[in-house]
Amino acid sequence: MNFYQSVYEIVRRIPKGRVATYGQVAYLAGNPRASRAVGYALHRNPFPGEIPCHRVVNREGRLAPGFAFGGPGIQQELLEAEGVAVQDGYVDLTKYCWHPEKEETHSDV
DNA sequence: ACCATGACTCCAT
DNA sequence: CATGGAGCCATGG
Repeated sequence: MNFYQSVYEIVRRIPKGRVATYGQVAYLAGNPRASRAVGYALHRNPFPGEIPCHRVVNREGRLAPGFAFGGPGIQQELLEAEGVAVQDGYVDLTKYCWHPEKEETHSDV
């Protein structure tokens, strides 16, 4: 379960107006290839309010397929509410890709 | 330990 | 672009 815990803490650290990919979280969790397990972790233990699952997207910046932690489209609305431009379920990773090592020192949005 | 599942990712058709 | 198959990993029965 340590893996899940790592995932939760990492996702929790994602700054507002930013998004991280499953691969990114998996990598930080200790397994760059556990992207699948990452998604599984969030699905099984999505601590509401503590883990911004909506900031976690797949490698293309694509949101979850239809459903997610609340309902279809919710993720997109949440991201837009944070300043993340979402298009057809896609976010601009070139702009919103989270940099865990930089720790966001200018999170303005 | 084995089998089945899944918010993933890659490749082929 | 849609669908199917395979590989990857962690969890649960």
